[in-house]
Amino acid sequence: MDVKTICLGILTFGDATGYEIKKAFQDRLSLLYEASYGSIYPALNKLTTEGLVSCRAESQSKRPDKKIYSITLEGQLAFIRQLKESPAPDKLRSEALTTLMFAHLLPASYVAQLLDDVIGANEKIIETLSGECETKHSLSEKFLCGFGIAVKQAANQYISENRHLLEAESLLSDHAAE
Amino acid sequence: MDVKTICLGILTFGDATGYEIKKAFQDRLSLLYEASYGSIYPALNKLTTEGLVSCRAESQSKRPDKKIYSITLEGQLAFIRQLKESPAPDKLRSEALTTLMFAHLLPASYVAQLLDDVIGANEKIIETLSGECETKHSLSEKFLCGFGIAVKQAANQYISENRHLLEAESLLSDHAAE
DNA sequence: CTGTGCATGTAAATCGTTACATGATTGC
DNA sequence: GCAATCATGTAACGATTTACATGCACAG
Repeated sequence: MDVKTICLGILTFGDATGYEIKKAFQDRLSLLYEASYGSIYPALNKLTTEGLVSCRAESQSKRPDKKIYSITLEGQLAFIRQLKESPAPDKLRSEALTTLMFAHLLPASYVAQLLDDVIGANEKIIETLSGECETKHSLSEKFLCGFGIAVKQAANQYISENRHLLEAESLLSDHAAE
Repeated sequence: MDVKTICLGILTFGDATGYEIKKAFQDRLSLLYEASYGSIYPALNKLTTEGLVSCRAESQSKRPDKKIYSITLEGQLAFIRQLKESPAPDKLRSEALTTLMFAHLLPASYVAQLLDDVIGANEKIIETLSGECETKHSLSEKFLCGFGIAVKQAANQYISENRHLLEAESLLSDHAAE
């Protein structure tokens, strides 16, 4: 699933400009996906060429023309077709945890600090999501929001209970290179 | 953190061939990172050029020469320097959950099936990791393995308890396009 | 008067996967 | 006899980010 496909999906919620689609990525999908203008605008142009979205321009005084995109019937069909392809397996990318897989090279104090940072960052996300969760109107957004909270809480609990493994790994080796 | 950096890291565990590094990605990091030969071999070549690893060839009868890579002192310093850069935030990429954010376009039976599939896939991962966890020798590997289990278990529990939200979203809308 | 929000886009650079190319050995 | 393991690499392609380019309006 690439940016193009997801833009199409976002347009099933209603017409939007490229700018608004970017916000939708942040509001609805930031837990799973982020996209920059540099990928969204070209994606919308391609979709238009392919006839999967249509575009009407609205002129504004003293602003660039607003281009409002709508998904076409053909676009809806194409999107649903893509939704039904079996999804690729989930992937977690964590530079912090990757770093910690090399705890044997790092001083114990640094490992401890990193772990605290990870826990702190997760807590911040949990807080933010907890606030947002109630403001969400759709059930799927509530689901995703709750999912994020549940997973981050589990992560923090696990880290708190097992961080000694990494801290021990660091202490066991002498990292002369530090 | 790119493949090049992680190859360097893997070599801190001991000398290895490109082939063995690929296995190390699978054995040690598959939860966080995967890499193909198409990225590993060019990475090793670049690292050699940069003097961060050295390479000795071992000729084998009836096989291509084995190229055994070692990290140099300079490489160790460079790697630790990179470990100390503050890590990018974690990212979760889940096509299945992304698909489910569009439950309003899918028939309820399909949503239910997808949820079952996700739970099943997670269970399989939990099982695999549970087996592997004991065979791991290093503490950091045990940590990561346990982390995977904890997070996937939390995910499955959350999904089981809240799947009705997505199933309802699907039922609430009529998806004529199905 | 400064930063944030609105609004669009392009070009280069980065990073990686997939497919191709080759081929012997070992275990079932 | 067939699949998996060992072993290396390149080239084309794909996807996305980053940096650049522009500029007004409004709030604090």
